[in-house]
Amino acid sequence: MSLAEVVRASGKRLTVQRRLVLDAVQRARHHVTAEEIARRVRTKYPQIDPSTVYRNLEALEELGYVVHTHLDDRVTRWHRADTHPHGHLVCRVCGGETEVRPVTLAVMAKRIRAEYTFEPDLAHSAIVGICRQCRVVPSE
Amino acid sequence: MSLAEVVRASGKRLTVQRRLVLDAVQRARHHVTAEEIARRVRTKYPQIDPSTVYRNLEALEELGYVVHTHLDDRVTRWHRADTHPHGHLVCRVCGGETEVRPVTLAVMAKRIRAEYTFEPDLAHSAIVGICRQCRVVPSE
DNA sequence: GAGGCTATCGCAACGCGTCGCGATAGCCCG
DNA sequence: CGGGCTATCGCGACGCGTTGCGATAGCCTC
Repeated sequence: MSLAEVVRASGKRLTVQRRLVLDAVQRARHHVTAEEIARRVRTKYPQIDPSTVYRNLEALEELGYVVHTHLDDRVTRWHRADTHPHGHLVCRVCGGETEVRPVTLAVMAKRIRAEYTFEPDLAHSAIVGICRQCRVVPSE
Repeated sequence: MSLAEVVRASGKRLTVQRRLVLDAVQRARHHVTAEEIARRVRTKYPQIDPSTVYRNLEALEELGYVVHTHLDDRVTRWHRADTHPHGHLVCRVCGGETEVRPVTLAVMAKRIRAEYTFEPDLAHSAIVGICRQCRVVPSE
């Protein structure tokens, strides 16, 4: 099904703004913030309102085109849904980010599924903690 | 060391507001929001400002007295640091919460440690996903 | 107990994100 | 193609949380 068909089949509408928001997410290299998306869209459609961006991201997520994740405690980040799934380790000291291979997530997910009959989305939120470099406290 | 000693040893000060914020978190049954803490404090100290509550929660977390976690995507929740550590499963459909036993977290943490030399805090953010009840889509 | 240093306070403003509202514009049907 | 239904839009207001600033008050020293 084409984008137009998927959108209409869900009872939603394919507006100019919606098309531009999706386009901005798909063109982005990695996880982008809503503000970055808004800036991109504004180059072609200057009058777009931030709330419109948020509402469209939400709608596009419902339709399965985009996904949001939480890396640090602050800003929400968005990316296209058709990339390979992976998790994130974020160091609470230095802020460094490391990708977690899908295999690792799969093993962890299996355990949660077996023990709690719960299907986890381990890529949704980053796992915070302390990285190798920050682990040993340097003596002053 | 007493609270007063710990606070002063860190170069911080033990203000009335700080004492009341800590007291509110310690008296709370479970995970409470900053707003709930503010309301509690206000019964004894009506003029306290929300920003003072946030800054004190941050200071008390640095000192190891309180901890914050993220259950849903929205509000931050706080609890005393000396409770038994556990994780949370949150269903993205019904919002239901389930506790994750420390053993499960420990096994998952061990894997992350071994593979990435990263010390994860798996209790910091809830694991979102889909619970048993919401898993099967009812045929309409 | 008084004086001085400065952490902390209350306040105001801001940032990210959500929500309610009247106006606009997709989409469907004849 | 024109008319009607209503999803979506832009706008303004709000909520949670952070930040900068001048005033206040812990804490230390004498």
